[in-house]
Amino acid sequence: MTSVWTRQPRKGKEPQLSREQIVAEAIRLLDEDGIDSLSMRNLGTRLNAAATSLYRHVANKDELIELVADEIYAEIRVPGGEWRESVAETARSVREMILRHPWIASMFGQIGLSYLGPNFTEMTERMLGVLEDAGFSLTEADMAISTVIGFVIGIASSEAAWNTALARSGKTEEQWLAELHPAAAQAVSGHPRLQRLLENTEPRDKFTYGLERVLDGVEARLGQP
Amino acid sequence: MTSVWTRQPRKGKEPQLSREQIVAEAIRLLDEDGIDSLSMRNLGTRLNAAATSLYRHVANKDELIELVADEIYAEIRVPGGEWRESVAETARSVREMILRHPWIASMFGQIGLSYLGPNFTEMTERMLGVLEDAGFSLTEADMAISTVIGFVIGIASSEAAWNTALARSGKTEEQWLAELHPAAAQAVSGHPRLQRLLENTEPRDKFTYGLERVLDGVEARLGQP
DNA sequence: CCGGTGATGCGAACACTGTACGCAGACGCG
DNA sequence: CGCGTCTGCGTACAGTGTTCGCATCACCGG
Repeated sequence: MTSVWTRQPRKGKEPQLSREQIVAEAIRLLDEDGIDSLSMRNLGTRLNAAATSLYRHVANKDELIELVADEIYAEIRVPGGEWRESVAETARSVREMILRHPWIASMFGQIGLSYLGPNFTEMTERMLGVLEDAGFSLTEADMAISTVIGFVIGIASSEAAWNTALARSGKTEEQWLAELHPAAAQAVSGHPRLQRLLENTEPRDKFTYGLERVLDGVEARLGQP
Repeated sequence: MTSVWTRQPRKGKEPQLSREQIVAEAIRLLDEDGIDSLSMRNLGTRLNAAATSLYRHVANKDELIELVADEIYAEIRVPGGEWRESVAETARSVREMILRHPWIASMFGQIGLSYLGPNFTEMTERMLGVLEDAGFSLTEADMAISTVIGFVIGIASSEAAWNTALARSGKTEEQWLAELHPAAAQAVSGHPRLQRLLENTEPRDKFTYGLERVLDGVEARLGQP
């Protein structure tokens, strides 16, 4: 089959294939080319391998996605110290992670939060510690974390989706907004408040505003049973 | 080509094809068989049509998805009246919508909130009204809505993802949990707080807990500028 | 009534996708 | 040396979104 000439040039050449390497390259591919470009053949090519070779290290594409997700969860930092600042910093960190890897937004609906991955469990454990030290019961700490993280995921996914659409369009944000303006204007016609909102161009940082509200709400529970 | 016999049996037969009909059938297909089963050929079959016929009424699959999303946004109810109860009811309504159509969770990352669809704009306009009447400025009302809706989307997507995985497994929840238990136990080993949490089986309603916290945080802003 | 026009459905085709299978070569151990 | 296990890969299959050109229809002006 394969000619004798093209035989075994790949001896110690490169690191061959390993699960870690595959996951790392998948993340690079996702960051550079977006989620639609993640195919086994594509990924294989970048690793100088055939698509089917990947299956020796990864059960299937879904498993690869779970691995990829947990891998980027490692970027989340949970500082210690005073609880409110610690949780706020974690929240910012999660948001930044999502904006750095916007394709993760498309995966939340499939994998939820991939509760069993080591990096995610590690993060949760640390946050639980911070809140318990602050005086929350364990179950309340758990619910508080879900509240904050739920908020962050919801908001940041929205931002990420916008960024992805923008990037795919290939235009600058101003250009893109300008082109969308007629459609937007027509969409809000008959909705006076949305109309006012569309015209009002003062910057609004929904994330930090919302985060403060959520933390206020959680903080109010501190005295209670 | 086509034999003379199979000619024109489709005169007044059925409503032919229309955009509304396609969208409605797509939702039915998604609810019954899940997001992986949504293919143009599949959808066409259910409408007694060929896959390619759908393209006369819908530009492409992405557009179909946007239409489908906005269509189910119509299920969200925004009651009037006292602001806090109104917003809470809207939040519950959004959550129920997501749990009724769990596949929508997989779409948020792609389409964001599909800001331009008529049903979504309608819902936003009404919520803005409720909050403005309560004394919030327009821009603050906007940010408050994003906070609440962001939270709901984040939490409910997580729930939806779990439900989808459960449904796909075809087992009962107890059975599924039992099978997962070894893996879960191993995942939390070395994490004492998660371990305690895993053993503690008292029911926790993260959604209503979190919703109250978020609303508390928003409410605290009412006196301020 | 006739001819033309625009809308609609569809079969075939193309470039891709995830993945099952079986073979070929490399490596470690007796 | 021989053997078994591991790893990469070529092939193949069923399925995907979408384009294109053709056939058919409803309608409308002359």
